[in-house]
Amino acid sequence: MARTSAKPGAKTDAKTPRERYRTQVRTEVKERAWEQIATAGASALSLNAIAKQMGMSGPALYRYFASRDALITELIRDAYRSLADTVRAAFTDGADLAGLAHVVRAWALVDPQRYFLIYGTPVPGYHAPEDITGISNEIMTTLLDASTALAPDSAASPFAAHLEDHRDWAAGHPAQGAALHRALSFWTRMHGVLSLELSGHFSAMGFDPALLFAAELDDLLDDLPAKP
Amino acid sequence: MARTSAKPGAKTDAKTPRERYRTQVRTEVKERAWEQIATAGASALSLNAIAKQMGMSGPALYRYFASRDALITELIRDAYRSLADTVRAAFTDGADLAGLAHVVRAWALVDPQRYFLIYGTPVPGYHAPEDITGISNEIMTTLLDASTALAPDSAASPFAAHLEDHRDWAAGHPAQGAALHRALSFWTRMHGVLSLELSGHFSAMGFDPALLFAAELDDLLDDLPAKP
DNA sequence: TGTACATCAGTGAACGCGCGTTCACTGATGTAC
DNA sequence: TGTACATCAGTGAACGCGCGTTCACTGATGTAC
Repeated sequence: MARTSAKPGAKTDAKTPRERYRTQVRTEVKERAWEQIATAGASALSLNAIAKQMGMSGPALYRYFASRDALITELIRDAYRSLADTVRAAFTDGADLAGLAHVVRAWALVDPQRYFLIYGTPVPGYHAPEDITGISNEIMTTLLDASTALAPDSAASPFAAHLEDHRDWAAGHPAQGAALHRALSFWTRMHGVLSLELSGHFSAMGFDPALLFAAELDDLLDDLPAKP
Repeated sequence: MARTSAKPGAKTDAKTPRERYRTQVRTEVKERAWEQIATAGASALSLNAIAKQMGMSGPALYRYFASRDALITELIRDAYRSLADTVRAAFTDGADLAGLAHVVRAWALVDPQRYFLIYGTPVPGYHAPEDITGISNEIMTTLLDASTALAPDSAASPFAAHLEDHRDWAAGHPAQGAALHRALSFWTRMHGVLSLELSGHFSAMGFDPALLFAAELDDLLDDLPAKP
């Protein structure tokens, strides 16, 4: 049972205790970071506060993250990754657009500030690294897959025609205009309800946000021909 | 042409030079604040920085605003006020729902961060003062007016029925279920598109956000019986 | 119109705070022979 | 198995910064008689 000694630079599945410890600390830092964000918002995130919470000194965290910005960027990436995996898994399990909608809503309700880290108020001047754009594309692809699976091209709207000519964002996906349109409507309608709900704008209004969410979705799907 | 000497506490339209100066400085502080918010986001707003920009010392601003939070709250109130006045004026001028939509979009595009100050990522724990809730109700009332003016009750959705029973937020407005539903859909759809557009999520996608906005609106209005 | 007083704008010094980040150093853990 | 060295985690002191806010004070502006 001798452990294979990992040469430096060699990629092995077997992790040394030190590597294990490293990822463990990094994970805990992120967990604390999410707690802070949930409590006081992303702009209040502080490395020193996290360190204190973990019982270590501030500079120690620089062994694990290059800077505060690097940590935040990684949190954003993780959030995207989690959402992309969630919708992809649901689609693979046979969910249709309506199924995806409820999966997304559940994902957002677990941690509203995580949702806002992706889709909330942008910080002027901040640009996400390219790999994050890639994950964002994965999400779009799943939406397009589900939109395409739902029904063949129906009466194309003028906007669908416009999308046929401006489909770079679809990253080579073969969806037709109507499906492109449907995916975008799906995205913006979900976001419209979810964002206002999570912001608390509905909380004093008395109606059930879940029903509004469902109604917006129904209206999107009702226009479609029935599934074969 | 003797100026009426204003007794302390008496409410007069004639403003003393000092009062004029006060409101002038307060206005300039707010303008600088908006510039800062547009440049670096609301969380970066700093009283000291504003003072420096105006060529005065930091503590001087405390003659005009009780605290940083007081200033921000006033900016939020002004933003709501401006939006409420804008939609109300448009409706009074004869705009229908579609007209309101374009007015709101134009208002948001002028200063995206102002829009986000109202509808963006909430700061956990912050609660707006009551008078702001009132202005928010004004906006909702105008939306309901426009929704009601559009058409009489059409085939009521299940959600419309739910709203008939949960209409406290309508603040006594006599709108029927279908109109209540329409107003909410209008709000959330507009917000869905606008919010993602202003966040820059569409900017690398290639299509025209204005067309998506219009398409979302059209789909909402197409289901309605034609105007008499 | 002139003088005495009250009001108010603005200053500069100061307090206390927490932040991100760097640096030289200690001590523990792992690696090579 | 034992020793010599390299790697790495974590510390404490320090730097420089900007923040919100308070306070005692000066000087200008307005008010009352």
